[in-house]
Amino acid sequence: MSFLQDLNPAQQEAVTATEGPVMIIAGAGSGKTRALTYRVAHLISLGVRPFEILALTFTNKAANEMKSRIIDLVGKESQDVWMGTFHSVLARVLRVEAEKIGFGRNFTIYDTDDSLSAVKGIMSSLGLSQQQFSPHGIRNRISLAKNHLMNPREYGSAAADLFEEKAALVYDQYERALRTNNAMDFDDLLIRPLELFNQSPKTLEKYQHRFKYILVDEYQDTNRAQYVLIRKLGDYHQNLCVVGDDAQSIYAFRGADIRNILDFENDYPDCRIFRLEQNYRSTKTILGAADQIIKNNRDQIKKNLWTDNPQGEQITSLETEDEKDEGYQIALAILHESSRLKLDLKDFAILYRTNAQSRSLEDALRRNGIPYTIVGGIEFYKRKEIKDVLAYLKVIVNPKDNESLLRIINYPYRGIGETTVKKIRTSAEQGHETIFEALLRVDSLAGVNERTKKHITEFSLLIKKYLELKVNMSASELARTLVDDLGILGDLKKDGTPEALSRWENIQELLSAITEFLRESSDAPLSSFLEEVSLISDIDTWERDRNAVTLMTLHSAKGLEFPVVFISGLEEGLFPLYPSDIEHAELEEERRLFYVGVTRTMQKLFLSYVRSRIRYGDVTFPVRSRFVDEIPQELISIVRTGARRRERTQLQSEEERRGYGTSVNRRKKERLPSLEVDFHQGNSETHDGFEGATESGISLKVGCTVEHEMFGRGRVLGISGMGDSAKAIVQFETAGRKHLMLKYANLRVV
DNA sequence: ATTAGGCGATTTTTT
DNA sequence: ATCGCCTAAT
Repeated sequence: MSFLQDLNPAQQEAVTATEGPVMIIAGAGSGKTRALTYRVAHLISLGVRPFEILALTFTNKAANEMKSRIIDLVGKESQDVWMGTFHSVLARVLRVEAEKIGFGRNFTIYDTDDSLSAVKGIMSSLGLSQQQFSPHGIRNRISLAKNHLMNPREYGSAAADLFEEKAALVYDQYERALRTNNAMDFDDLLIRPLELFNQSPKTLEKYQHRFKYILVDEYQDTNRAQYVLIRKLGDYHQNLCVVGDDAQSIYAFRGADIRNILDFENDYPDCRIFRLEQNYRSTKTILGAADQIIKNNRDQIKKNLWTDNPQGEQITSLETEDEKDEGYQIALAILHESSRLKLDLKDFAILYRTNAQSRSLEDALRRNGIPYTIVGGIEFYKRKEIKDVLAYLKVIVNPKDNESLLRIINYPYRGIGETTVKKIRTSAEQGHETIFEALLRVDSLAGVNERTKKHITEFSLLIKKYLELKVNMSASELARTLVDDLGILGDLKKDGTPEALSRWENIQELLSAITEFLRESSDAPLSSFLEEVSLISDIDTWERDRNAVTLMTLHSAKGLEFPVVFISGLEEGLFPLYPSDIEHAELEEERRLFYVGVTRTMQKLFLSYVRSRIRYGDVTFPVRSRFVDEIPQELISIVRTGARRRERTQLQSEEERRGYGTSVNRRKKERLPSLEVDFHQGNSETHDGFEGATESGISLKVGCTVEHEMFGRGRVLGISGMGDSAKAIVQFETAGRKHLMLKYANLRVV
């Protein structure tokens, strides 16, 4: 086939070895995704029917991208390939088969929050003190137990201390609760299919026969449950192809088992192993550094990554004063490098270990007028108002879903208080029925006064009404009617505070999202929208093409590449991140994470660390990360900034005004020479041609479009004042006309 | 029923 | 340092 010519010999071999178990060890940047994509395309061109192929990826985004590339190669019919994350593909299977294991096909998917509140509910009905036993910790134990395929009984008998004993107790109840709620958590999406296959060998056989070819991406990050699933599903045809790189295993913390890749040869003695060792992504410098870094890890598969690419530039290490200086230096470097290397802003990525680090970086970018997108952080679908509306929809799809029902029973306020809820819960528990069923029998509730009973009846009538409506109404129509009915939008608008306004917008956005979803996948039921929402991840919503610097965690960056990469916060304790003492295995995982970060780089890598950083509200003076020193000296040069001439940025003075900062901070700041002039000169250079540059570091002129955190987008109608007292009049698209103090408004030029 | 105050988590990374 | 949740007090 002609398209195979796009591949190098090693890739071709890996792609054409279609039969039998195959493991592809693919180094960073060696065209792993390409190999997978072409393998699927190749299979189809050989006459394999698309729906006989199962391809499991790590993110939905990866799946979608791969799919569209396959369609380009072999045509449209290939959209029938079963491709997606483990979770989404298995959810799809469960939607069909759930009844065989005692669930309804309309089961709800619980996210971590939902499952946490279920745990809390159970703890309080068991009378377990939430102070003595953290619900969070209990939930984690349960999740871990599930990932190791231990049921409550097994977990209970292996319990090593009081905490685990209690956790086992909760675990048992939790499983029952999920079953009565007709709900599954993330772990269940992997485990329930196993239960299904054990209970119904025929069903297993069906899928075993259907999936003639199975491909698994990022195999190094699969956990025990995923491993068992793959083994089972592939058992009949044995055409299993796993692709991975042990050096990039970074999810052990959530149960990923690196042994899955290390032991593949033992599991499949007749397997063939291919190695992709030519790197197409990075310069020799980058690759050399990465190689030296990973050599410090003991456990790994030997491989020899090489490249034909040029030597490239040295790595630059930035030692900066503190996190603000760090952000500033990175911003400067971006401006400098983008003009020097003729790059777009979308060619830059700033990576960090923890989400908390993004704030100072964002501030610096904003101050310098550099557009950015951030992956992760506060997710849209996790916001309260969104979760509230979604909870209504979930109940309408699955009235057994107690968690969602409890969430909305008194929202908006309808006079059903905590005490009443408690009574309802007890009544439901005693009658072995769901809460919704208990609500319908409101008359038999003891100790509830008539007025409250009336409120309850009104509520259950409301739900009943929508249960009927959903039969004939389109999902988007239903959602709109519901929101209207509840009067949420009106309430928020009346409230008038910026927070309420932003919530109002969010709900509107949710409604549009539902409409949009239904238009794309015609006549899909509401439940499939809810499923999509539950399984969406941060990286899935990232717009690659937007011309802006990308900020994200190192974990999110896996699988991506950028011409210029900054890895920030390279300090002992932060990266590698460790609590007090770090175990060897954990340190190795941190190092692999660093390796992943370094190998995202195509041309030029910057590493940064600070001399002082505020963490947990305290000033700390960290030590440079050992990882920096693992890079050979000839590949790296160190630049120190801010030692004498620390810039006083606007943010600091803002913080002072608001009275933030420890006394240590304040004293320190007072001693600092004010070098605002320097800073602002440097700053204004980047804004040539703009009018009304203000001290807050934002440059506005009349007529430009800006974005406000609360009010959304708007047009600048006028600017007045200087420095701290600078004001702008902005006409917002949704929020009307506002007079804003630039110093506080945090306007972003769009 | 509402509010103030306190306490713990957050600051690991995600489906 | 800040947030959000929980509890206790009014």
